Amino acid sequence: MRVLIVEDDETLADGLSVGLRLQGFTPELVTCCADAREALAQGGFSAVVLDLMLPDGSGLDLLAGLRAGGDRLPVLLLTALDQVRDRIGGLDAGADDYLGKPFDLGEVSARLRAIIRRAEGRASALLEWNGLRLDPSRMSGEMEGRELRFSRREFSVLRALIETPGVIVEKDRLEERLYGWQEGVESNAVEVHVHKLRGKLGAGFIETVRGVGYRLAEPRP
Amino acid sequence: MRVLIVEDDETLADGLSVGLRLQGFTPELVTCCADAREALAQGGFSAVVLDLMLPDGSGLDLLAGLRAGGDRLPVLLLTALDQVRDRIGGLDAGADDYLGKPFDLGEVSARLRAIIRRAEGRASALLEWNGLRLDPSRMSGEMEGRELRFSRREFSVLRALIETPGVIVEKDRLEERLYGWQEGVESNAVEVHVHKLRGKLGAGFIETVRGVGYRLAEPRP
DNA sequence: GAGGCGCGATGCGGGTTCTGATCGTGGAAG
DNA sequence: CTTCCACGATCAGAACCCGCATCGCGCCTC
Repeated sequence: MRVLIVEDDETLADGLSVGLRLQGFTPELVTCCADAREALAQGGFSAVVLDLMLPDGSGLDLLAGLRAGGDRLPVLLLTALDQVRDRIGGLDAGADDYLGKPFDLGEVSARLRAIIRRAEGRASALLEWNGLRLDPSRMSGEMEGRELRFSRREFSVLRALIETPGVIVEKDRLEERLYGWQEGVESNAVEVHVHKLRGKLGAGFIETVRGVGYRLAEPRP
Repeated sequence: MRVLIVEDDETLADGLSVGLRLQGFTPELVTCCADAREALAQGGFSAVVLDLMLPDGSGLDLLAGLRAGGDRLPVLLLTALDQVRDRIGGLDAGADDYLGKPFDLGEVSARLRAIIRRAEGRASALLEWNGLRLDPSRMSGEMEGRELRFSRREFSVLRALIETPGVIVEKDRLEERLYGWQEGVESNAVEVHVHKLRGKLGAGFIETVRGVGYRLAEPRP
């Protein structure tokens, strides 16, 4: 997940960058509004971590410009200014969030995930592969005219697989998806869910790659 | 999009102003009816956010005057909680929607967008799904010819669901809707309201998605 | 003071998920 | 080709969590 970090304090920027990378994000770093605009214009980001105080202007202006242009990209604001936080506090937009310095890295990534998830719910893009269509906002799927229902865990696994169809997803990564990269399970829970999914999707839809993980099968020509 | 905010509480006005700017609006701020009339006379606004209690009169009078003059400008009414009941009749005086304090900024901008779209003729004023029609300005609904009345909380929940029919709304989200941005208290209030709603709408209208939230059921063919 | 509403608490019921055991299988080594 | 081992598949039960239906209390409105 690519995340744009807009932060001019070098120490902070480095910390954020390393921290977010450890959490599975792919951070990209810019240090001023101008560079940020340029990067955003290229697209491909899932979210922005934005400092308020920047050398060439306020992050608020950057954000306002973004919104005025109709861009709904999730934005996490970093602010050292308590009064600003107070002014805005509690009135923050549903899609965005604010964090006052100093902050803890765990919280940054947690909130990032939260706002990204929300934004995805808004977009409600259909995921599709090999005759299966998934609707994340409904946690349901459709295959050959039949509607498929999934439990939360089942859906998480399937979604992780269908986001990169055909690509192998390591079992560890799937576990992360389910349990949030903090505590793993000590059992074959993932396998169980895969098994249930196979029951619903038919054998052969999910392939096993021994010793590595799972992937969705390529369509039969 | 220029929006006129008529609000005398400074904290609130600031918050609104900053928040709406973040959402891509161009807010303008006045603190009393007189200034509001002056600003409106100049035109160029897409909507008005209007507080009821103002130093030099009620926002209702302002609104009435506006409508009497034939102005159809979309108006979003802000009301303190305890005023809702008293003043709700005034919504028939021409407000397009209302919002009780405390409110969440995301909701303010969402509703602003909605009433602006509506004014441009691109959306209907009524929320409708599967035989149920909701009238936000009356907090009432209609189903199979019967009129349904809802309490404020019930209506909030139902409205949140019907705004994205068929889509799962997380319970956290529903709680946010009920309590504003505050930390959700430990309670099953949402469940209770859903229960009451089911009593009025019939079982099966609202579906439970275990571990996630609720959604309105798809119409049965 | 009656009634409606909102909130919190409770116990029950049932789905979901985890766990551990066992069985099946692929693949490399011999 | 056979054997063996490690990993995955399958299964059933247990544990857990969640949601449901109530109830009572407090508050506000009538």
